[in-house]
Amino acid sequence: MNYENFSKQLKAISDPNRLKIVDILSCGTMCACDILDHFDFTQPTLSHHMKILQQANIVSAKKIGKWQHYTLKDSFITEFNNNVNTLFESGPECICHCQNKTKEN
Amino acid sequence: MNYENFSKQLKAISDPNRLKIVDILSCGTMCACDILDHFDFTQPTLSHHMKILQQANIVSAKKIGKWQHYTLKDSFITEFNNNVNTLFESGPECICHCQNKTKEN
DNA sequence: ACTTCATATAGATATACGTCTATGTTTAAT
DNA sequence: ATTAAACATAGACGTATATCTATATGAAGT
Repeated sequence: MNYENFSKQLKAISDPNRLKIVDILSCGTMCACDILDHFDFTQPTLSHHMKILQQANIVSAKKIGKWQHYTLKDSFITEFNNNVNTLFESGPECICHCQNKTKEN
Repeated sequence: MNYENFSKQLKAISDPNRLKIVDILSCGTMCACDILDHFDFTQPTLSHHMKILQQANIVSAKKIGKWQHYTLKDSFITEFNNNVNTLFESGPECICHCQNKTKEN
């Protein structure tokens, strides 16, 4: 597994506010001003967070008139779930080759 | 869902090196010196990373003789998977109440 | 054309983070 | 007792991050 890639996804959603944004967008597309209603920080701060989520390929944006519509990408959900599964399972491709070695013996 | 709690788990594993440590420990218990073999950084740096993983309730430690044995906690895996599922599903308890509202209409 | 609304960008600032060297602590072996 | 091995702690340093204020951009309405 690619630690750098997965790390970037994790870093992007590890901020509590961006985590909340992802949770909000999991219900469907929403524009910036509606997302902002759920927070206390300023509009430039939201803009900054949305840019990070886009750069991490977590969210896509589509401008309609004055509004930016943000959508949680299905490809991200799929890829993220795959990464989580790979991380926790000790398959044959695992980094430690499942030797379960310790220094007890 | 508790964003602060989930955020702390995510932050703890969002560093690529700690992500690799979790991957290594997903195969079973291992002592610090064996984990260190997989990395280029120094022993104090590993000690620092292990402390963060313990404080986030991701890894448990048990000292046997001179060796610290680290184990990936089952409770973490369970809780983490639950958080991921809750995050991506748009259930009735969702923050946006699934109104799927936009300003298009 | 002018104004207003929605959003983005620039720059500043304070805090958090990852890593290092140096040193301390604890256990085991000689 | 002394030494060595495994690990932890302290402090320093550079970089990244989250937030703010001020300002720019771009689209829509009057």
